[in-house]
Amino acid sequence: MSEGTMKIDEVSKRSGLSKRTIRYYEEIGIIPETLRSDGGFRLYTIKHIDRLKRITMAKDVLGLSLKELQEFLGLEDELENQRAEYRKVDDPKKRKEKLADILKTADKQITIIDQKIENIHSIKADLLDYKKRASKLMDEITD
Amino acid sequence: MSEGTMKIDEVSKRSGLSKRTIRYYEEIGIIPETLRSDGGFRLYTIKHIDRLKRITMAKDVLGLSLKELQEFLGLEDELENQRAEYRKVDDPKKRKEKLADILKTADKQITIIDQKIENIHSIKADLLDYKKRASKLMDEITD
DNA sequence: GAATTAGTTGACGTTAACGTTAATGTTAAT
DNA sequence: ATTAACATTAACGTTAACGTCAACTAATTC
Repeated sequence: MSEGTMKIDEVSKRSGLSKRTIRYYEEIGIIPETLRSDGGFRLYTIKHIDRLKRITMAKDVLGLSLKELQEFLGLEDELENQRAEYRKVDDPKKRKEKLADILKTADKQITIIDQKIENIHSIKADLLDYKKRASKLMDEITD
Repeated sequence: MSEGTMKIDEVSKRSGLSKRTIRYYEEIGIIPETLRSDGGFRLYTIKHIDRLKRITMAKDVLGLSLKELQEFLGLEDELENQRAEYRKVDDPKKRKEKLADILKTADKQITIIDQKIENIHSIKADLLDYKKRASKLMDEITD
């Protein structure tokens, strides 16, 4: 077994996702295909776990479908693609366009997130109000 | 038609939910059964629209299933139950218990929400980081 | 009062996001 | 070299949250 790699069972335990879910995410392209052992076992690194955790968090917090998550996660991948080796290959114009695109997408996402933050605070305000009202009602009892 | 009431089509338009969805929410108890016209048409008030909008927001922002939403919405209902007429009916001890329960539930929800707020900010931070990196890459091009 | 238009229930259809099982192959440990 | 423990694909099952008819009734408009 190569150094620093693990099989799906450990990834499952460490990420909190079921093995089925991990394979499913690969199947629909949310995580890239991994390396395989000679026998065909999927081999993962710590980076995979990291990604899975972030996926779970984003899904949970943003309430996104996996399809919507793709776009979100795509940003990360695109940025990765713009590194090192790629820098010299592509022509500057195309690269600039792509980066502008990344910026635009990021801005779009940030706008959506800001909206959600606003909404979530309004929901919290409601809860705090409930508490206040409940407290007041309690006080009235001991009259 | 009674004053200030509307039929499902208008509610659908004003809430942004489909008629099917509105009936479905009633079916599974997310909204209470409404008054009916003599012929059996559902009659809604502005309060229903308000509730539906808040349901949509909470669902959207918190990423809750409808079942999970029930508990959340239950708070509102319980509090409503603790008003006016009910105050004299129930005995103080029971009422106090119930109110304490409401407070406890509210606190629980607030904790969850705070956690989500934290996570969502961390996601936003990631996005801002992507932007920074993309900007930097762009600057490097015009060298 | 006839024809639209909008509402009702009932039931079956759909999609996403996995769970579960079966048949089969791989690794690790004895 | 066997076994036990874990992996793979394939395929069918499940659940939530609706969409979409169909058959029928009520309300509105001309």
